[in-house]
Amino acid sequence: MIMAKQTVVQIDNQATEILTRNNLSITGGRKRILHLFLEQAGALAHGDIEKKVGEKFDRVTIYRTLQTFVDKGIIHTIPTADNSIRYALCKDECSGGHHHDHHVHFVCTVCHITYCLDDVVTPALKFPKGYTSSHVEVVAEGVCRNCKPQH
Amino acid sequence: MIMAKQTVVQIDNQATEILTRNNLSITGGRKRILHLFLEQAGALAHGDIEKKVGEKFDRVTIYRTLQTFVDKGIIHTIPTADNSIRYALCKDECSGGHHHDHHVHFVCTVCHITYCLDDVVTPALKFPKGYTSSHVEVVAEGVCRNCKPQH
DNA sequence: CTTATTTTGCAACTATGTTGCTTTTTTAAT
DNA sequence: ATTAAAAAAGCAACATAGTTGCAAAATAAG
Ligand SMILES: [Mn+2]
Ligand SMILES: [Mn+2]
Ligand SMILES: [Zn+2]
Ligand SMILES: [Zn+2]
Repeated sequence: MIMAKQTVVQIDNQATEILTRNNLSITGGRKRILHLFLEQAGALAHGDIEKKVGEKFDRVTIYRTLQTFVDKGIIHTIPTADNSIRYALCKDECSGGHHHDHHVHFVCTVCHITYCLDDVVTPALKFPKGYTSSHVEVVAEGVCRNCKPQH
Repeated sequence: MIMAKQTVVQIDNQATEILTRNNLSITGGRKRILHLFLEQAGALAHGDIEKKVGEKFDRVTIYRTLQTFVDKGIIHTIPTADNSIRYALCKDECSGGHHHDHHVHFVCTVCHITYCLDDVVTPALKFPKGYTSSHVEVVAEGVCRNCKPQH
């Protein structure tokens, strides 16, 4: 499925639509941060966002915006081995803090981009007697499609 | 397999033996921190260790000791959703920074203990074309054996 | 346009982690 | 046991990450 690159106006409309749908006030900061997620493929860390919009918006605003988006189910967090939380857009099915993110995440060791592998489903696991699991996170590390060495 | 609770002397000998085997100088701090891992089941965060031995040893020493242990393959790190690295003892097969920790980790949402489920093996995954994975981390969340509600 | 509500910025603070350098401890050789 | 070399620990200073309270500004609703 090849998707045409969206125009700036389309992305802006999409950002506004997401905010409206989630009953959030439409503000410059929220739209700007949503743009970042809509414009590119990988996940973003707080630091990435701060580097890009930090002069325009306060650190605290970025933290609060990300938390709001997580609460609303607009984005989800991805735990990584290097102990820095990444955030990525949720698919439409997510709602109100209750995410249905049963997909695997992939961190490229070359370009350091974190991908949502939406088609790789979190496998079912058999736990020892007495352990009841409510959620499983899978994070794979390796080399991504773009960084794969050419033969 | 029921294991008898070890005496303090036995734990101390074990700590010394681990340090010797890994060509590490035997120091009070390293033995003390190893004791903490040997004495109890779950994983430890830097903060946990600092609370227990922080008055006796400097924060920096704890950081450096943990890093040394990771480098030597004595302990391994466990990524968690709350963005705080936990450390747990490696099984004997691990060596020199090259861990063979293909087991699943379990974080209890009640007691917040992190367990190494040594018998639950990391499942094999089929990745999309172009992605090559070198390592997969699985962290499950739920209620542990001890916190399971009694019927 | 006006008012109530929400969001933002700012300051201050806590927590976490790192680095350079000096002193102390440990190890190994005499 | 002494001693010299090597390693570890402590200290200070710094960097990054994240939180909270409150006042000012922006947004939404009427
Ligand atoms: Mn994802
Ligand atoms: Mn483990
Ligand atoms: Zn890559
Ligand atoms: Zn528990």
